[in-house]
Amino acid sequence: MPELPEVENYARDLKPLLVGRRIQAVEVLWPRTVATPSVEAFVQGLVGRQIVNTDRRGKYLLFPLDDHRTLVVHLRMTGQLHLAAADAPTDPYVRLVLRLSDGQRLYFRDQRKFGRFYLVDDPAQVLGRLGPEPLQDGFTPLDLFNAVQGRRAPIKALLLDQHIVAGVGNIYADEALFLAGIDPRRSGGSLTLAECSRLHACLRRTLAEAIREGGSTLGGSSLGNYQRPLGVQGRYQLRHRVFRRTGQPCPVCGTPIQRVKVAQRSTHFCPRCQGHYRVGDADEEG
DNA sequence: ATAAGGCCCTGACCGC
DNA sequence: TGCGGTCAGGGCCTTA
Repeated sequence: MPELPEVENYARDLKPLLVGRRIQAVEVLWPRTVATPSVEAFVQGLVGRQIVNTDRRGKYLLFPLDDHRTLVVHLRMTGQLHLAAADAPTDPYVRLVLRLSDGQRLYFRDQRKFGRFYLVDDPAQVLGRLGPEPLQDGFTPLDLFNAVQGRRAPIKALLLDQHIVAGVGNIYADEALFLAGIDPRRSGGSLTLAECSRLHACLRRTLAEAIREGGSTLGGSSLGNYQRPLGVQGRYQLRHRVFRRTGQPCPVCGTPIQRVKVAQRSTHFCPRCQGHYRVGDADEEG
């Protein structure tokens, strides 16, 4: 499932492959992939346009065009973008194809059909009230503290809330909470400023490491798993400390990793390292 | 405003 | 072998 690091890798990898290319034709194989405008207007709006940049905001990919409109893409759970020659073998999971001026095609594969494309005048139409970018200077420990103050929802759920911070999904929420030594089930409002500072630092560290490692590819190369545009897999899954490591020893203390449900999401944590109390914290919860 | 639950989707997996 | 039920979950929508 592509989160911030995977989407960032897409934006970086696609830049030299797409910038300057013109879209010659668009094939929409699963109409609901196009969120806005209508499929007809989407195709007409893209044909003939040149892609002038590739960017990312949260988990959204942004492709600014030469007419100052923007193609926005969200991969959701199983969406993949890959670039291949026109004669690539047919694939039943391809939902949308951009034919490019250099003869290459950008294929959007999406097993579960959750991914969405938007063609808009202003990306803000799609991005709405997305929270701050976690790796940018504008996002401070105090911002995180203020955002979770007074909230009863578990801190894990708040990290997944894109209004609080943009781009964090299930993998990196679990990994960051582990590094910060915070129990994912604790209410946001129970976190001290010191804990929020630690979480802020650990979140950044996790995301930056994952970007460097090319993101996380779960379950090998099988259907619907993240791959980079030329088919390369990520490496960060090899560094996961808790995510999908239920029953395996904690890399710090050896205690078996536990799996629980938090906010309807499977959640992995070390019951010892992420206990309710840590020296130095004025923890309000029992 | 917040929190919780349903919905969209399909393939893998489990138990009988 | 076959089949029904369950799970996975991001974002958006509805409900309290």
